[in-house]
Amino acid sequence: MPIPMQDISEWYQQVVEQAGLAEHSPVRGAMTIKPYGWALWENIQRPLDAAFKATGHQNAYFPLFIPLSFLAKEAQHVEGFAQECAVVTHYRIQTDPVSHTVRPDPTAQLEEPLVVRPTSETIIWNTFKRWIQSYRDLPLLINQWANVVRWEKRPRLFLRTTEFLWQEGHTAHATAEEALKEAHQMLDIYADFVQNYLAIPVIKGRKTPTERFAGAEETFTIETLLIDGKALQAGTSHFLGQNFARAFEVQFLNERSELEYVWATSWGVSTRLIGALILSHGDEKGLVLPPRVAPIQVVIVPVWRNDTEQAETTAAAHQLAQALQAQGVRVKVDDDPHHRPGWKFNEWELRGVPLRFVIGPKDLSAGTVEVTPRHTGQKQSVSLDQARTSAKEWLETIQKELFERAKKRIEANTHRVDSYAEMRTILEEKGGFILAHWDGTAETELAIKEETGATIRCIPLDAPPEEGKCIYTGRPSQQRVVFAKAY
RNA sequence: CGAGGCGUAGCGCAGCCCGGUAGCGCACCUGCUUUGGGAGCAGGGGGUCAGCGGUUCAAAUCCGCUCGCCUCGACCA
Repeated sequence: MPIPMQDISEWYQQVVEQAGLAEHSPVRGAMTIKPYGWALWENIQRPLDAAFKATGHQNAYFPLFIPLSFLAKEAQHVEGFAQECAVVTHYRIQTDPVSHTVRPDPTAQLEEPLVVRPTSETIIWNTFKRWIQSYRDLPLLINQWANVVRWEKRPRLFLRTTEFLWQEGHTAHATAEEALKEAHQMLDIYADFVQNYLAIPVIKGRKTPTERFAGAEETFTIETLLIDGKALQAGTSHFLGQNFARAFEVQFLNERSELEYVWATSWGVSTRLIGALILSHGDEKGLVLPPRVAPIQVVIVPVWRNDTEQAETTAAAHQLAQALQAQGVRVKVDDDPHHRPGWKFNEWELRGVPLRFVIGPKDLSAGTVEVTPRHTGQKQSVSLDQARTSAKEWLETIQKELFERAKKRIEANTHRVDSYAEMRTILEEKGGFILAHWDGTAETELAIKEETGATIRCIPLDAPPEEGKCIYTGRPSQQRVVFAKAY
């Protein structure tokens, strides 16, 4: 497997496939998520779902198919998604009598074509219209876990697939202030989750008008930097204003019996997070998973030379596993007799298991266990007792160290730049985040994009104001923004 | 959608130029020996050579078309 920096694309694909996360399906851009990848997704879903519910949101499910006319109701929205919609036009197939191939039955054409949802704002707001009458129905806080389809030009496993899994939250509020607060709250939930569970540092920010979600008044984002120096949007939260309420005529009576349009938000994270995970922590040996989301947190490998030793070390491994399991640790004993220890070490390293315990004949007689964290590879011999009592603590340490390591990497690749020439050099040579002044115009943004390939990833929320001159035009600027080449 | 590369066993590839019995490595199955960093030996199974059409006595190989995949761009969670 190549070293990540040399050929990231090749390395990435190999990790995804060989670690057993996912594989290509016969349909371009559509992937099969394998059990190990799915387990990872479940571990991402669980804490997020809990966080949504803890803040008063309820799960529901809306249909996959959206009448074509719905998309057209919000002008910017349809414009934004028109280029990448899958459309269902027929409801029956038939065998051609001449060629014997199966084809859509031309006599079974739908009256109105159905769009396979690229996102669900339209179908949901069509529904919210009936759910909302009074200020007492507000706020309406709904989330759904679903698949969506966007016919992307250039798919990439997890990072950009034609069909992908996500959650999309859709909320309705009585006031703009409340909706805006909701959008911020959800961005914070995403940032906390990504940093605390995936151990991926992010920058919270606003998108520029050019990069905004189609139909939003304000788009918030969490941006991270991957090991190849490219940026990735890891999650978004939109303040939709009254755009969808007006498009779908969703009004409520306020306390003074006046009719008002509701204020909306939508927010989502997707299976792209798995791509972010791989490209944040991976190394030349493969995947490196943070303990909190790793499907297997500890793998125990017994080693033996004969039948007696096999029985003894395997028994000891299972005994230790049970003790760990009782503490809530996700543990696996690899006692497969068909593979030798070296094979297993490589295999579990490739799959990113955070902690490996080895119990061999020498350990058995000494009462020890060999402990190796995946991210450092440093072997250490500890007492069996310590392995039992300290495993959870070690996992927490690994979780923190992975975050710190990623943070250092991103800091080392974040550059405060005041000259356009320097910015171009950095972008060409190594990539990374560029913190630079911008005059706030779309023209400048576009010119820089065309000349360098870099876009404004976000206008950071927590950056202090700073007087400066636009890196491109020299016009005055109040704050640095984050430029980078992105996925 | 533009430019380049590639489709041969589950995976990775050779064979194609110069048409004539479809091969190698890994994986898989059986047996024996092994087991602290991807084991060894012996035996074995597995293929509409991406698809369609053409040239030919004969096509993985030559010609045409179609489809798919990968990389780089423009578009995007």
